[in-house]
Amino acid sequence: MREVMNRRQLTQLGVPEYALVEAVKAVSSAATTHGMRGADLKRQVKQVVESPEQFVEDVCFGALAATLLEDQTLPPLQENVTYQTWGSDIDEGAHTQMREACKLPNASGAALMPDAHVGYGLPIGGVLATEGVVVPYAVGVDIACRMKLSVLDLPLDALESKFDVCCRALEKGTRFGVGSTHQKPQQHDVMDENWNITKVTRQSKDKAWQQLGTSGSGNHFVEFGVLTIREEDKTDEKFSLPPGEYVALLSHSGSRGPGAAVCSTYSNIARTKLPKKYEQLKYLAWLSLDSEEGQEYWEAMNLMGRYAAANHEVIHRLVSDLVGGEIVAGVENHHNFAWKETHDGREMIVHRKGATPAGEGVLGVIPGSMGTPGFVVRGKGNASSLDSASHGAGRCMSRKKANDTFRIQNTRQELKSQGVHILSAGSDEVPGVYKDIHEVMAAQSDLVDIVGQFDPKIVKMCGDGSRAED
DNA sequence: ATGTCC
Repeated sequence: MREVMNRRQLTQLGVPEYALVEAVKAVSSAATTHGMRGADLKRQVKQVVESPEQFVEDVCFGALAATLLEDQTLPPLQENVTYQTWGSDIDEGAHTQMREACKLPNASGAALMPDAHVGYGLPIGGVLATEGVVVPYAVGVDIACRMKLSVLDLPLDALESKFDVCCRALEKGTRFGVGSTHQKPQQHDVMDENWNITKVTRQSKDKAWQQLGTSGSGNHFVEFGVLTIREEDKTDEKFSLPPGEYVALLSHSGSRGPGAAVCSTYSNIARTKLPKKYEQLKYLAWLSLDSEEGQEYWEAMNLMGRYAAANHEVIHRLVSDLVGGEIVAGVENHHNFAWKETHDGREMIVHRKGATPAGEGVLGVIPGSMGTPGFVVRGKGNASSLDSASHGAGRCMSRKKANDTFRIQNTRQELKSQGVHILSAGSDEVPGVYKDIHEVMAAQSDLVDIVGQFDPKIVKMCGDGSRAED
């Protein structure tokens, strides 16, 4: 059936986008019921938009009036929140997503890191501060995805003299792949916590136990490498190693299946509750921290934070035991998480989705790639970045294009001559798919100081296909 | 990134 009035005409009459569906129904109904057409119909629509309270009982325009009334009381999209960007070569899609995020009614600040690229809702490398609400997709699917570096008491030549032991430790100490589990469930205090705080965490507890100490897929890894502290690096009292070279273990993993379940559960709830007025922000749907669902998400997110930390702890315990080394120093941080912080004297929820906390004196780890260095960093507390830095080099090639362009077998040969041994990895994770980490670090020299450099030597990642290993 | 799968 031909529309009595199209969306463009209705928009010209002042109907907001979120009410267009109801408006189309209303004019169609008025045309059918009252034979209303042309100028009369336009005048009627204008009146409903101007004074919806007078039309709540109207047979044809009641639903439109109710939609307008319900959403009139809600705060408007914001136009005044802006964000600073670090680095260059950031795709326009990430900027588009960031501009949309700044429109959130409760947004209070934002920043874009130099490794930014398009994500779901908020870009990876996006920082978003809000007041009173939490945005599940501004935390991300892999809640509490994080880095952990441990310095071991092994002599530097152990990576060569005990090469086979090191390889075996990485192969046996963790598991890779979607759905991967440890054959023998591992122990950690986090499993004694109360997982009944929400339905989804209660239902995920068994899976969490099976996946404790696993690494998943994608860009996750566990690797041995050499940590170099140079004379000119900034020393830090919390990480006070004398200049020199050390054997270190670096891992990148998160909250695995349970975190993904928490994210999907609460982002779906948030989206269902989102008023039509904010339809354009559906992938950034939020939950009030005063609501039951918001509090549940907050509690579940924090449990996933402790679970992800435990996951790394188990990996490091198993791998260091297998290689026969003691952990003598370490650094770790979440880079997909939300924190309650005070900025400009106001309490805010700061979401960092692929961004490293970089408050003044805060230590963190920013990895490069399997063939390029990562860095132990110390935050400078730059207020315009909301105390944040990048969480890596940032992809510069999509996974699909990377899989069409590179073969991990070729990269393995190339890296071997550079002294890097790849046990397994996906073709979409080779160094060429990432930006130059040195340029990315240079672009954020006002956000972090470099405390040490980590050069990968033996790398274990999920192989092509991302299926769980046997 | 994940697997509670459409």
